Amino acid sequence: MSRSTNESEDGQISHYQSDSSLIDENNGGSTSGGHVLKKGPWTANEDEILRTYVQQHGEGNWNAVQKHSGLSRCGKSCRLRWANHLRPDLKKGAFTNDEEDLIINLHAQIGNKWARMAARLPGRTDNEIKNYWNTRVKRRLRAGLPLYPTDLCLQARQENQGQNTAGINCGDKGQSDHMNAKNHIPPVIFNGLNGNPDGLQYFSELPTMSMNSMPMKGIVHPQYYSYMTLNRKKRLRETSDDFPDSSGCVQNGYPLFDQCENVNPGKDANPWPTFQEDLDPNKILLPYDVTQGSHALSNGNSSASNPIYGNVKLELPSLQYTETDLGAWATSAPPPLLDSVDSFMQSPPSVNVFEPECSTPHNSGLLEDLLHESKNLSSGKRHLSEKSPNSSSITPCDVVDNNPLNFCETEWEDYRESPFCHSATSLLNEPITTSGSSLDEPLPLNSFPGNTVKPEPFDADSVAAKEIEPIRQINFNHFDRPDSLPLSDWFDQTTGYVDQTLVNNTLASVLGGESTNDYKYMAASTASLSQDMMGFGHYSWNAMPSVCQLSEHL
DNA sequence: AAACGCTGCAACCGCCCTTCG
DNA sequence: ACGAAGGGCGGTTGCAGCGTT
Repeated sequence: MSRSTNESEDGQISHYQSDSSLIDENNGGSTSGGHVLKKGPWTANEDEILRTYVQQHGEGNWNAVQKHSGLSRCGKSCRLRWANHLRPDLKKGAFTNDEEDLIINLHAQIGNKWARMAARLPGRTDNEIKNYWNTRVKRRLRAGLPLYPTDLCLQARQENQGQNTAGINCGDKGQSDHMNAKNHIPPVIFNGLNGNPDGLQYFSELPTMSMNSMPMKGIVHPQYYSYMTLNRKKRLRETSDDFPDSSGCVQNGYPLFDQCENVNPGKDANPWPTFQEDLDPNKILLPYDVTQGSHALSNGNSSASNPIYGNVKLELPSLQYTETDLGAWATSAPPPLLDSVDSFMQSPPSVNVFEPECSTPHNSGLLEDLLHESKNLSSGKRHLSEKSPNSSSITPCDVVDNNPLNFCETEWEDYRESPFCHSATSLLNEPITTSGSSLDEPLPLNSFPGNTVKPEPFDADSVAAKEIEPIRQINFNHFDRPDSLPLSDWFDQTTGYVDQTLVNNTLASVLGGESTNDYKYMAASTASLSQDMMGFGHYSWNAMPSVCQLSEHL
């Protein structure tokens, strides 16, 4: 960043600085004991006063600064100024690759604990890290890339297996010296919220409209948590523990890697909390404010007909909306909600989280990996395109069978080296067709809002260990079915949930009459279904095909 | 070349929580 | 128990740089 700052190391010349007065009437300010406390940018003079004061009196007792130094700033402002700008040990400049990696790792471990991250990054402030992360989130969401490198996911998994915990500890054990046994990343999964009200934190982060009109069950991937938290009068606070307890529920919005595991079936007859009964009024969010957002993120790429809601300043990725619009939904009477939610969540987390990028030589977190991953994605699309030049007419059954155009199987072969990393989710990143616009294509089943699909227990660990070899992958394309139902019919009008029977029947249909009981379909697939049924995953973000990977039922 | 819009970033603000006296 | 101070974090704002028109 070449932008000049008002704490430029030597000159202390602020581009905000307008004069030497300590009180800028234009900046407004509060009063303290009849004293007008200045707000706004700090001037070089103020910095110098504060610096001198700290040198003489040390840090702390910030409210005394005003008394002793005449600085017309509140104590907190002084503290922040010192901590974020004036501290002599602050490191300036861009984050190094190591720092970026560390941030990613740390965020994977502890979520939005900026201060704790800063403690691990000497010379860096929490605010700096937060800004970096938010920028990263913004970039990667825009690019349709996962926030976390898949290698991190795999690493976490490996370590996780060794620890016999459901949580995740994404490498860098040395970083975890402060983390005791409870400090494991929650094994969050879509139904990992089983019966634990804490899990509802995520739900509570969701827009009111969504909660009111749509069943949302373990959908919001904490990967996006920091970015999709909503404006609210009363921010939810974390529970006392930094990490969830062994119940495996989400707390604190920690990132989830193990979406495919810890399905944790049977823990509760109905582990999927219902919003109707679980909503905490205190947690209900204000409806999104369309006008919010400081930056004009709703640029031309955004669907003008789909306002940006709330603070979720997501941009539609270039690979979306460029060729089609949400009119695709018109073919199936989309729930009105979706129009509102699509801006909320553009990318199906489960997809992204497992997006293959293991080959990324180095994930710097930003531009380089964006380029790299975009390249991978595009190459993957080309790969697919070459294989199925006319796949738009392929029916699900076509795909199921040993059709040469069955990209699923082919892709599976390609990624066989890492079944977990490249299982359903990797495929989900590949377009099901080659039209170049997923939204041109019939919407996949797993793009529908709602979620009651409760997959069979899926042992992702086993799959990861190749104990289960997925034997089938099917496209699960609702619209290709002659008896396709209106979108609304996928929902049980009573419960508002997706009709599990329909899902299974469709699956069975695709399987040609085979019993779905013969298979486990991967949780990831269902997870995607879940997410998209929430409306957050967006319909075809990332040109996501509907793929169910089937493995032999154990 | 100028205008415009978008993006990234730095920095501040406000709310809330925790700690401490 | 209460209030003040400190601290954490999400949200917001404003500017510079850059690309596009």
